[in-house]
Amino acid sequence: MPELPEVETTRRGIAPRLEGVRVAGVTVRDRRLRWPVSVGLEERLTGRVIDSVERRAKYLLLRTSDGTAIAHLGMSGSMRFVTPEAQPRKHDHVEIRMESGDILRFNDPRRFGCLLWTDAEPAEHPLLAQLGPEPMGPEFTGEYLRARSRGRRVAIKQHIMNAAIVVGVGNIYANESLFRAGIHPKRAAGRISAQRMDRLVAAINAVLDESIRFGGTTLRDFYGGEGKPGYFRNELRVYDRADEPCVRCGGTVRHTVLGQRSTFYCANCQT
DNA sequence: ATGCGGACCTGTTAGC
DNA sequence: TGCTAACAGGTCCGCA
Repeated sequence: MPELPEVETTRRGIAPRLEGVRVAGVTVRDRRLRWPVSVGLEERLTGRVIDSVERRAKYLLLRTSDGTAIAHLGMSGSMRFVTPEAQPRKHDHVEIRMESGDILRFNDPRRFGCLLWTDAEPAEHPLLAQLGPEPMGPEFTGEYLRARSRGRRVAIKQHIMNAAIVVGVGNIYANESLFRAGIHPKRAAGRISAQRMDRLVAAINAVLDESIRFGGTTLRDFYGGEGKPGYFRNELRVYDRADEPCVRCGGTVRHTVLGQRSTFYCANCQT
């Protein structure tokens, strides 16, 4: 499910009911996520006020005065508020109960997500320490991307999906951004002009920004913290549109596989 | 240093 | 209708 817009949608959905509220209790029903849920996380979180709910890359950070819970939704994770009488559903691995009465459940069928505790500044956590800049932040410019691409023969699509280069660009939005920028997904990263890199950075920003405003992309099972699906799916121009006409030139959208990921593009518009 | 393939999981869908 | 295989929004790790 979640790429950056979906994680941001989740953050915005859950933050208002968590921030400034004390945790009444935490239940871990299944610790087996991508990494086991941190031992002692329940005790560390319980009784603490969640000062802020932040996002770094696709990680959600629940900050308290004594440490931070780091969550990742992986491929199929979601966080939703439930009513007290709602029985835990299949794959509801963790439940966080607030003193306000709100109950947040973390559900993740494929268990590629994680929920970890760190006493230190989360930016220093091994999972976050090596991450590149935020795609919608000031550091991510065409000039930056061009500098990081110099001499690289890797396909541009894989390059922008590399979290060491820039975070938060997943498969859907990599496809969409390259279409908007008119760049072929297989083009070598080091063989793209400065001008086109500017276009690409602008396209990534536009696509992510638009998707956040639409509440993310629901392909099948994404729902934000408020339980609503994302409507950006209707705005997708190439993703999952193999053999359909290109919205720009009327040609046929192609499908291929690149780095084991589904890739969609228009061979006429993208060079 | 870079680049590739495999690994971790379950659920849904396409195809026979 | 039922079984099986392929595929899915992420990303870490080990090896060449």
